[in-house]
Amino acid sequence: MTFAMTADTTYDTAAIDAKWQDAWDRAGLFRAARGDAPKYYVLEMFPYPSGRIHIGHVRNYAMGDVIARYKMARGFNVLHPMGWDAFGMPAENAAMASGGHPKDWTYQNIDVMRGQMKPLGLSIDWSREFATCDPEYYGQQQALFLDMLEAGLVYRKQATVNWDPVDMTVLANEQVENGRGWRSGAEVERRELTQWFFRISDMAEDLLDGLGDLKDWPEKVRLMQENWIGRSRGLQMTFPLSRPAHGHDGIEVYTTRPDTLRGASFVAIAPEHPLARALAEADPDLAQFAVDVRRGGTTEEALEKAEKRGYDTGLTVQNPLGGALPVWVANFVLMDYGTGAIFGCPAHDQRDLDFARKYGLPVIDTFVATDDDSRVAETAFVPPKSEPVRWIDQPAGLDVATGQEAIEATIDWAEAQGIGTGRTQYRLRDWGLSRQRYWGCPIPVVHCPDCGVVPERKENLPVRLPDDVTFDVPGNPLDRHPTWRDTACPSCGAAARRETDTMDTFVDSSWYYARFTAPHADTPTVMADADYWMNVDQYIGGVEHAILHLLYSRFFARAMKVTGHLPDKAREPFNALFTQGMVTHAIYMTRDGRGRAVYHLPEDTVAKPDGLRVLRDGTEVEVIPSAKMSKSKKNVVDPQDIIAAYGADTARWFVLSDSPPERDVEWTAAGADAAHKHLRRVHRLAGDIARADRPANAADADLARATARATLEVTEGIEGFAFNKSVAKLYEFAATLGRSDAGGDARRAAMRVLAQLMAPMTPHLAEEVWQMMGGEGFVVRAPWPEADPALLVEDSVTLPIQINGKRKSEISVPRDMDAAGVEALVLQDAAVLRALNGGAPRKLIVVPGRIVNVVA
RNA sequence: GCGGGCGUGGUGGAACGGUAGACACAUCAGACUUAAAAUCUGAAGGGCCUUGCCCGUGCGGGUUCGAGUCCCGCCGCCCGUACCA
Repeated sequence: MTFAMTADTTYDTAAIDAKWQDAWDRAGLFRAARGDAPKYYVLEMFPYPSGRIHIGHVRNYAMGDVIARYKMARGFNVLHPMGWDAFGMPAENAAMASGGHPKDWTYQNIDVMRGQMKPLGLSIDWSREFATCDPEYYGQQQALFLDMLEAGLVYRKQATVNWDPVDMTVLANEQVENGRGWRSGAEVERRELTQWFFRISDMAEDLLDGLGDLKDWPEKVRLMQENWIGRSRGLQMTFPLSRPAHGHDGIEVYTTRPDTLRGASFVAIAPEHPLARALAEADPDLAQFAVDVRRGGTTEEALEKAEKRGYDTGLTVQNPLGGALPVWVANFVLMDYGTGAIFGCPAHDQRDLDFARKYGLPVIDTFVATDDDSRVAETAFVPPKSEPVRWIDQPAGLDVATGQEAIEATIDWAEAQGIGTGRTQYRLRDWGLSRQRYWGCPIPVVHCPDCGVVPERKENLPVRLPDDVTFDVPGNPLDRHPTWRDTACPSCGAAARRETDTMDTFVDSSWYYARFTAPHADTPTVMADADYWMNVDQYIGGVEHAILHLLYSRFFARAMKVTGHLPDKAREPFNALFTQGMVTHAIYMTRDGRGRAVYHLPEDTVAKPDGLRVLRDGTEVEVIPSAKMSKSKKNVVDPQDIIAAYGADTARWFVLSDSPPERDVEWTAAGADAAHKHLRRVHRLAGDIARADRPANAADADLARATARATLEVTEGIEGFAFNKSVAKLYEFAATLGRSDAGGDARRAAMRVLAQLMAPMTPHLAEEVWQMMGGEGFVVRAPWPEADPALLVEDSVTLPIQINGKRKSEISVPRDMDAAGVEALVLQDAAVLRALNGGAPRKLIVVPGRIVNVVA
């Protein structure tokens, strides 16, 4: 295949970008199909169609594109798809704010964002694109839901939501600000609703064990998931009530610290505990207490930070070790965790200690430090469980033992005594998927007065969202849409009502990676395609998804195996995970007369030579560097502007340079300008090399060595996800090539390799240069260059000489000189002689090929 | 509150426990130019008694021949915290 040469010698990015994007498109280079070659599946977390892409998206997709194009050059059959995580609240918020329809808003945003992404020249197979709000997608999700319902992976139970008593609506956590509804300003209450749940907690152990296989996931993400799942070993035991009350003979408690039973000074139950509810019926003060502590949001953070409050029920229970304990209702005990009841041991839990001090309960030490037997006063004594401590009157008869040993011994002791049972408990709760909202996947069930909850028939899927809805009234429009809501029972045909809750948008994103393997199939997946393409070989996205999205996806992969939609090998769907940092940008701010912040667009400010930044009228501007991009702070960088000014390759090159991919990178106009200068330099250099010829000479060998070195280091950078280092090497290599006196053939050969090494990052320029150098076909299809090992070996090495650990000198020695030879040379070094002052070194450390340290 | 991460020149960053500051931005100097821009070349962590020496990787300790890197204790910022996506 041949392409028209771009006539001009100037670096015309618009022409070059369009030319090659068109050529790739016509050649169908990125359309993925099953084949004989080994496959490689690259996936970036798909975007929410918020309106416009920002430079952070560019960074995310540029990274994925580097991997995709590199793997293509390595001969893999690459799948690199793109879609839209299109359901969610912002669309409804926009509808409420401006009266449009969430569907129109969403699809318009998708069109705009696709239009912004295509000019980046990403190697995406656009024929596989879908949005999760497409009925073709969410209909298959409903089919999946029905299969999971049948497999017993879905059920209904009561759960707590944020309730706005003025707007009469359920609020998302982000709609609760300081315990108040964002619109009404009313104090938020917690309310119980019957909701749908996935049985993810049944798979807690498997999800935990599976983490061990995820070798190519960041350690920190595995650790966060491990802590989130939270396996603990503890004791379940019953404290008998001194007098039975409301049909309760005792209170069942789960504790991870049974070893501290001797130190128990109270038992606390959740306000939602059945006994608390029963007591509240006859005790208005307790009922009021329960209402009071239910104020405020439902987030774990809000619950934890809330003031610890209790209500004395007047009941007592018997401690099996002797003595009676008062029973309190406490706001910090959660009904969802364990049994909804705890015993408090103030000496060894700060929260219990605060509670005990507040309500005058005893503090009983059960162990002290081995070297310090002072008793607990203001601060609970909570040493690590691995640290030995001295026990006081320990039930299992221990003296000095670690917490861990004491827990295990006490569980054994309690089981032998018949006091309780050892139990493994998980922090992970079942996944509540019900949302009282319109813009989500309808839950495909019908509520029939006679048959109860009835699944919709698969042939009736998708259960489509009705289009004729309005958002001028608070609450879920599906709930007040009679012709949609009212339907016939799929089982008996009687008048019935549809489920009006829709699914959590995390459901949509929990299986999209599988759908990409057969995006237009009339079943959720096609086994042959899933079997060929799964797993995702490299998944890339933000660390903010480290827990929920990634855990839910792992659960879904297992559930889809159970329901026959994925092969067993896909139970861990993402072989490798990379979490990239954000793109930040400085905020320019002044203050108005009342001291409030006023934000300014970067282009409205000017940098003065002295470094100060001012407005056009001279007002000094406060610069806040490295801030997360936000429309309201006016520091968002729009890739479209960058592409228009500099071309796609500059935008891609810049976001890959400077910062390591896992860290945040700060966008600076100067940085973008420098990136563009470099690419222009490479383009000009290619032109020079193509035009000028020089005879072969002695410099050819040096250039060949530099080429081999660059090939090695750029490749290592890409393989190790250190694109910034690859970029640095490419800067260096381009400078070396520019300065080289080598002959024409040698320079052309080096330039061809440079084009290949640049290709994953700046593909348009790379194709152009490749063509100028007379390369065959597309550079993206050219096999990745290999560094000749013979050219990587240096004859001599420079060894730094340290004296007492500080670098003072250096020597150059043959590469293979032995330690004795090096020592002899070192002892003649001027700096060493001066330091030793005629004496002998106390010690001489030679690390071959690396360093010498003289201890004087 | 809890869990996780990060912290290196004026700036972004580099550095298998082994020469701290590669590469780049900004800065300064020089070349080219009538001039400017563009381009090219070079300098540069801070300090001093400048053949050389001292201090330097958020703060305070420790391990080591040697610590940005490992350990302990702090400080600051970022992410998550189950209905934001």
